[in-house]
Amino acid sequence: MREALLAAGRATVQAHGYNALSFRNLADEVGIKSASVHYHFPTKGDLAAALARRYTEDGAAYLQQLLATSLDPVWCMARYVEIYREALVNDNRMCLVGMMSAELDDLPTEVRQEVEKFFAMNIAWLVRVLTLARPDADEKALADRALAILAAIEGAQLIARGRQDLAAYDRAIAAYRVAGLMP
Amino acid sequence: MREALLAAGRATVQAHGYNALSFRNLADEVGIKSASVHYHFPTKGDLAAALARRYTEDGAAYLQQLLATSLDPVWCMARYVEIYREALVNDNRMCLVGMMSAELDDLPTEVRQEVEKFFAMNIAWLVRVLTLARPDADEKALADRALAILAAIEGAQLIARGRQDLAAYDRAIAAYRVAGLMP
DNA sequence: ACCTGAACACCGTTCAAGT
DNA sequence: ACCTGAACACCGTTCAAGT
Repeated sequence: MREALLAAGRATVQAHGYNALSFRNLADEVGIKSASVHYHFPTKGDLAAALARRYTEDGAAYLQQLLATSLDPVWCMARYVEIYREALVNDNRMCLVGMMSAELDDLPTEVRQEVEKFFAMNIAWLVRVLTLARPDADEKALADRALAILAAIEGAQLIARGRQDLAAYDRAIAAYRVAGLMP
Repeated sequence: MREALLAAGRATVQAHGYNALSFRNLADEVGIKSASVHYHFPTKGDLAAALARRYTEDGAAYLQQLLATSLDPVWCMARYVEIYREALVNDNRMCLVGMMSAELDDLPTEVRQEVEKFFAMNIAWLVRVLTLARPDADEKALADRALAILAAIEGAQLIARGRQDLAAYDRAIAAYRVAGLMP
């Protein structure tokens, strides 16, 4: 039941955001009453924090697997931008944490901490990939570049979603490559 | 009164989003009853569409003024990134339309149209600025580059907001320049 | 022209009660 | 251990009524 709630909750947040996440709708989706959802997740903040934590865990596992498959930075980056593209393909959804970033002011502190952890995990992975491309590069410069790449990809996803135009995502990513922002 | 509602509504959406926009809170802020807000804006969608339209109008007027002041692309881009930076400085707020893009699935069609218009207006202005830097460049390449710059800036704002870290915005923008993404 | 109170079906949260 | 119904103060929307 807990897993069913997490699955339904993730889909809802990626499509409609934290504020649109409803205990009543969620309960209907999994076939229990809204008061019962509070048994598994006492507050909406607990649920959202669990969603973000699981999202980061799943993402970290997948990214680790990528680097275990190949140490080619171009290939790894291509797989990385595909992750964010898939969310758009999948019913114009957004990165769960990107969505929560927009709604940050409405999030309890425990959820904000998970938002921070997701970004830190992604940046650490991007630094590893960038290091493969430029092993001699300055550590701080790579960290800034990793942050910029993450921000640029999240932004491309946000704009493509706002315009309901998947091609806009592809064009933005292509322009990033042309400019030399990412491998 | 209409203007007071638009001002209060803009601040709320930039801080909390469309879903958190409440007729009752808005009414309290301007000193009327919630039912009276519906006299000025029949539905929440009408209010949101008016907010986005006004936001685009104000932005267009400011950007036009920039180009009337100087035709230096580096100076114009520096002023442009400052706009998005100011939103963060101002209580960690976000671009009103970037916020709405995240919440797109919850927006009525009339609001989505205004979201589209805002992006089109920004891209058109960026193409003009890029043309000043590279007058001989391919039209389509400039349009893609303009889209990429807009997306990258929106993303930098989103990530900086999510991390509650203004310096992250500055680092991302600096990295965009180092990579050669923007003038 | 502009505002109001009351009603409606929603929301998260709490709690005593069920199995 | 897990679920429920009922209550509370919220939400957008509608409408008849006021000035």
